[in-house]
Amino acid sequence: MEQLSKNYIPSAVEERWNKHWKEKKYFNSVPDDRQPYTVVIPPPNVTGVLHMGHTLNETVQDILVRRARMNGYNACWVPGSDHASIATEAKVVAMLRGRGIDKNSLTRGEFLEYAYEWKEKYGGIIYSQIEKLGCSVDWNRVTFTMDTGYYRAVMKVFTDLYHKGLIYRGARMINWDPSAMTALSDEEVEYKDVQGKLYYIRYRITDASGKELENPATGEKGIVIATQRPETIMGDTAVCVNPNDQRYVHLKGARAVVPLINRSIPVIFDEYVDPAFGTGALKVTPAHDINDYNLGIKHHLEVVDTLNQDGTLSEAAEIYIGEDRFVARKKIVEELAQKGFVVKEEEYATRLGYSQRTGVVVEPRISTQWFLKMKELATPALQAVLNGDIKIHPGDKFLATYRYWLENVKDWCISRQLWWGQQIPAWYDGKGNVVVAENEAAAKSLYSEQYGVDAVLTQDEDVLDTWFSSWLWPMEVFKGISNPGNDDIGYYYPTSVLVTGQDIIFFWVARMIMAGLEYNKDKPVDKAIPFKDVYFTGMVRDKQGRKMSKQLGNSPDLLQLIEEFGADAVRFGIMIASPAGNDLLFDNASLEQGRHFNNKLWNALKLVKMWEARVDHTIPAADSFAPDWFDSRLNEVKAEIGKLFAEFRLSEALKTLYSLIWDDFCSWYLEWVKPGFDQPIAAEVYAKTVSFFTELLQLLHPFMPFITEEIYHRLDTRQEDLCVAQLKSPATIDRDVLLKGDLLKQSVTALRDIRLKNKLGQKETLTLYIETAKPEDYSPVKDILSRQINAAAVHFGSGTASTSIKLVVGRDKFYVLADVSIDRGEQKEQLQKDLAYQKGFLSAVLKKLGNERFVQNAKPEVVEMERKKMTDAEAKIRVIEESLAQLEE
RNA sequence: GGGAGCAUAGCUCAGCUGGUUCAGAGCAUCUGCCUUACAAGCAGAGGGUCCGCGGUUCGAACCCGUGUGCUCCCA
Repeated sequence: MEQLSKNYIPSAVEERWNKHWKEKKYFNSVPDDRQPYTVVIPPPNVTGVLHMGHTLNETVQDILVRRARMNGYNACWVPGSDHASIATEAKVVAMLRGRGIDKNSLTRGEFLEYAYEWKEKYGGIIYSQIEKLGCSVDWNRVTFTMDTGYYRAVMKVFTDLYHKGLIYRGARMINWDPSAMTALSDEEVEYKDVQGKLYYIRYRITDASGKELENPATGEKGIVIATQRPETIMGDTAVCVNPNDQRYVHLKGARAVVPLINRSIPVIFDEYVDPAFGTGALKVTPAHDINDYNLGIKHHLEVVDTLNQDGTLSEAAEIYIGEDRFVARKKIVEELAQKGFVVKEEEYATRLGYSQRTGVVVEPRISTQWFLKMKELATPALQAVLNGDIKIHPGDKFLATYRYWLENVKDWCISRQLWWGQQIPAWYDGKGNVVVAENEAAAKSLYSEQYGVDAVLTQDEDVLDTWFSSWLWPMEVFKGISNPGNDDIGYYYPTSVLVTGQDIIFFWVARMIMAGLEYNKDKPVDKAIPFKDVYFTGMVRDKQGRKMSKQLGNSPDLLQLIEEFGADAVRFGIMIASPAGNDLLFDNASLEQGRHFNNKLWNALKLVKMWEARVDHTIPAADSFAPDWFDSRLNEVKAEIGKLFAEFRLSEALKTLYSLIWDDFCSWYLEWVKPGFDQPIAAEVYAKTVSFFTELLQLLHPFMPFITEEIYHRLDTRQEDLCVAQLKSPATIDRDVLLKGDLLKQSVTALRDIRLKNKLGQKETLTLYIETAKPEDYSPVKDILSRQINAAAVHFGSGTASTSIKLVVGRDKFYVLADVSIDRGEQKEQLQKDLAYQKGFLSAVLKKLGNERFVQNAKPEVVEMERKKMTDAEAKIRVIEESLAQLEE
């Protein structure tokens, strides 16, 4: 027999099984007559490596997929990655800068070559991490959101939505990222509280002819406005006050003069202005503030855009041209102060929008962009969730959030001023005409059809928002858009469950539902939705509850963890600490727990293998109690786990299984069937033990695939591999055997306690007398009990000798005879403690039963239960009191 | 400013329909063991104002109200 190593060594095992599973093509799925179980991976960005959040997500998915595969489903898990246009382009630009290459010196094509080089490298890293973690994905189906076919699908959808009138192009106030120099969607802006400054600046006031005006009531000259952004004053095109504000009634028809550049602008009146805020006078800068923009439209104001794309001041600003917006702010404040325009400055708590991708302060900017109308798509997407066609887990915690967003959704800005992404399929003729078609040829023919002439057409320079491709993910990984009606999409769609982070509920989840419903309109809702269940995992934080981030350096490296602990331990550690839907505090301690669990399993294998040589077919399995008990216990837990899986309570399922294996199987069952030193083991008992162990490995496999597969093969000769072995459904449970097992455990524990407290060593034997009304509860376990407590003999009846140690187990009295001087004081104390507890308990029960209203109102079974509690407690008290009395003798 | 969630042992969390599977688990702590699978282990034990206050109820960790403290989302 091969010598088994002292401890389990994961590295030796994991690579071997990954290779074997791949060769056997277990995880490659093709449609057949089984029920499908489909999962599409939330495609990680090709910007870097997997972090702990991905690890949790991927582990959850693999657990669901592996279990489905073992439950008779045709499981298909599609891997892939996302091109992440802004994030990746930023990284590629930085990489090029590092090599001394300026993006602007490259053609679009040259740049894309570099970008694809990047994608190959980091996509490869991500895929190898997914594999190392043991994810049972179908590598034949790996998909990238910029694959040729996928690209075509995006073109098709854009064109379709355009012709349906859902996509339009127009100048709007959008969120501008001056670092990436692109538009962003509302969702890509993160707001943060910051301490800003409010500057009070006096503008001169004149009448229409240019003559300086003063306030007839106070004699005050000019008007003071409050602003957080003095660098935008050059873009001011009006000053606005509330028409009801008595301080400013004299300003009808007046004009204000913008300091430093001396531009004359009108004073306008609008109730939008809050007289209580600042000075009640507002500078209106339509190009740089969304509210001012709306005000500008209402009052037909000129728009002066004083900023360039990169956040520097433009020529329209007239001064400080080319200076960065924040540098310009400082200089302008200085100049204003110097020239006496600044009345005062005050600290001001405000909120600023930051780009989620580059971290810079977002600039509201008017810009011509492409938008997708959302209202029409949002309504059915909301209904699908409200009607329960799609269930959000856990427990609808995010339903309110989902609902609020969809009910208040704004049009989606889908164009980005980047190169990395799907280029917008719109072509222009130079005269302002535009045609939208899936490709250039189609555009040309559409143009000539529409305008009756040919023209030189140039394609829109911009690309689409990444989410405009990933919202098609559950369909297009099966070519459902580019080749609708194909066998795969018909079989695998809708997918079974989506596992993702709650942070992308709007970006991705809601939009996938919209796309699914829009492109499966011919089907009933339950076939049109992209998934039936959505399972949101929490965020992975560090031990102290902080978000994992690169700056803090508190995000561990996945490959390093796998190397140190093994993939199974990493999976175990992250799952055991992962309450459904809540954030989890990641700590290496739980990985250590996983590693210990590995060793426990490994050592159980060693023990059972030691017995293999001692199997004896001639001896009968005299005692079937232990196997009977474990059989029932196993089936009890199997049913429990099934229930937990149905509720997506995976962490609890793992805990339950962990305790079944460690406590019930290793600590109790194996000890109960363990043969004596050099003794044989009955063939039947051995066979059952191997079969139990096998089932345990099977149940655990989805959580810890490598070690379970390894032990499965070492335990016995196998025809098949564990990862495809089918789970047996729970069998019937013998409640009586389970109760007897509990009593046995309780008895053993009580006697171990007695040994410890009386300083009675393990090797010294004792004699036990059990005084019970129901000896039949003990007779089947008498031998096991005797062995576990190292008894010379176990008798029924009383052993009232004064030297006996008295204890109470359940409703029975135990007497222990042993060669030690007993500590009566300690015994008495323990018994009295028990007595006090039981008496307190009884009095609570009696109080209830004595309450007429309780007996009348409570359900009969509840009252019955209380009566049983009463008799139980009374019996226990009697036994304890007797024992105490005997101690006094 | 609007909304959602959370508060239970030293720590992380279970606790479903209100009632002995109601005060639990794991980790940590303490005590005793190198017992021939496992010291990365075995055996045993201690540990709680279920955030405060009020209410509903025969009965509240659980339901309602309120206060406090945290977290997240949205504007």
